[in-house]
Amino acid sequence: MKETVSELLQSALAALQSEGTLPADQAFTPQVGNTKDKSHGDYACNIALMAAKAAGCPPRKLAEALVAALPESSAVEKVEIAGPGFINFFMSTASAFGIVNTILGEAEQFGRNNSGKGEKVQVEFVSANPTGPLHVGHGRGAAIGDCLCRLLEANGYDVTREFYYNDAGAQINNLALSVQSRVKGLTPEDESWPEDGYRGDYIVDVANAYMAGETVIADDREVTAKADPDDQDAIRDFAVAYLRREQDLDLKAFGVQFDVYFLESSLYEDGKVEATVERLKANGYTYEQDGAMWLKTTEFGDDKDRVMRKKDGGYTYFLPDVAYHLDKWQRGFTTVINEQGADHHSTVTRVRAGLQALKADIPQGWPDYVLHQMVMVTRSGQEVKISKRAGSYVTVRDLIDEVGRDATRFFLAARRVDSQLTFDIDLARSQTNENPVYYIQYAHARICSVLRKLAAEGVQRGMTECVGDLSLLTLDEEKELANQLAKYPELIANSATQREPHHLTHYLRELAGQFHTYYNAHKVLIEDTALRDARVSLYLAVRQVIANGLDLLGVSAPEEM
RNA sequence: GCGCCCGUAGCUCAGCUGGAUAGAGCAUCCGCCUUCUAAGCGGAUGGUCGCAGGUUCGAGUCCUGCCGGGCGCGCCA
Repeated sequence: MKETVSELLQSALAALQSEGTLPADQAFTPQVGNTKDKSHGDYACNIALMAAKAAGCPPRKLAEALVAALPESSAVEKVEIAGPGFINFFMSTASAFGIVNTILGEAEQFGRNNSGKGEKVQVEFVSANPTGPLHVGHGRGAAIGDCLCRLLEANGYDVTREFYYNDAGAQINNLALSVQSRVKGLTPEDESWPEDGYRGDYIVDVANAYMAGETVIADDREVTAKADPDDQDAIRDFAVAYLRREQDLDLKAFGVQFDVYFLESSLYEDGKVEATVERLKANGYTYEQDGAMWLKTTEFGDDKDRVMRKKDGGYTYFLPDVAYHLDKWQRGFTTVINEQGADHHSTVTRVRAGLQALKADIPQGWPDYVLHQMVMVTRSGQEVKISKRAGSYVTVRDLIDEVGRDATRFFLAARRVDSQLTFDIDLARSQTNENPVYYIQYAHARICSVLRKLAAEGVQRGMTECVGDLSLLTLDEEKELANQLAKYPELIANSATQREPHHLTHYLRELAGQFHTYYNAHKVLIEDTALRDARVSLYLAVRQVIANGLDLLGVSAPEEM
């Protein structure tokens, strides 16, 4: 519909160019926008304002010329010029409802497109080290990352969900030590408790399971405990598997499934870290100073050079990170999106700089990053600090158990990634009746209920069956609903392109609101069966779009509530 | 001190890439179930878009400088 208007305008612009009103050597692309006020019609275009200068005449005058040059179209009822020179398009009622037929015809495919053409895209998200249960920040990352994946898939991309973690190194040694201390009966209050040891109770669970000789199976590993209190390697292997499994279970409960688990340690084993070092050296971007090896990241926009090999011979985290991203590139992912907490934002410049120093023909801005701001958790009006190291933090599991998966996912994906999120546990817990997700789900359930009612009256309607004469739909509410439905495909495209899943939640809230208004104002199961059938078709189209949208959010669409 | 992000109704947040009179939800107040789900609907109240300049036909949106908040500035990851 919007495309129709855009095409009409383009031909009008071309006409004005050929007759000399507009310079022929400039390109004019009309931006067709949705209107906020229906007195402004269905679509509006500001091209006359934009091009007035080039035309050398007042915007309104240019608008008049454009309108005069518009080709005839049955879809357009009337065109008005308003304000400083906006061109407002009022679409014919009949054309507005074509979308209902389209939606029911395409069903769960409606809104999807193939603009990605099967291009491989990798989204890396969550990427938590197995040192404890997932916290709320990981939850936000999981909700945003997975929704982004679903959006990209809806746009025809071939998406790989990847989880990167480390099963070696300082954090993991600390984990092993902590578990071992618990095995030996120590508590964090004891003097011999390891400095910076993990104090959380989950360490006790790991210790008990280890001593009980349990076998744990995670998505990417399986370990049977040796139950030997002195075998630190065995404790480490077991603890990693145990916590990985716990994270897997949490993610599964959250509705997130990864395709690839990538181990930082594998980069060492496969020689990829060493190869990266050699390549950086060969390219002349390294130097020795103070017993360490540095990388000249300042040559690629960083504000200071970074140590890549420490005095003790070990590498800093960022070197395997560069090796890891080279590996991603070599796996053929021309688009990679890293979804991370904004507390890691300093790595962005660094990793990109490292990749440029490799001279591997990797584009400068590669990879993409989506950084979500911090999640602040409050309980009883007090801030609960999110920190693994503190040993006390709110987990994803807590939220799922307390407010449910649907509400948690919706809530964590509903805000712009740039803005901080206050997750009030008390509010969230008491939110079961006022959470926006229920409002949307309720609209879906209501439509299903109407269908059941209809079936009880002996009228069977398929969920995607377009029956009835849509031209009988003449109410303002009906036309507005149809217009809202028609915006859905564009929303799916834009949300993916801009990597902004939160638009989806707002769209669905709006659609559900319009539906509830319509539902309350006008009965659908009426004696006039022709009108009834047409209205049910509109209902079904609304249901379909809500179902499709909720699916992209990873939220269920219940048939009754 | 430097870098990134944020500042919009009492609270939580949108604002479609610069458009028309700045919008929702919660909260508060007033109404609506003789039957399709009241987890709903209608109405009212509520604004110096942090402040000050600038850019232009037009700024919540872009630029500069302040103020306030968060995060990061490690040979930790």
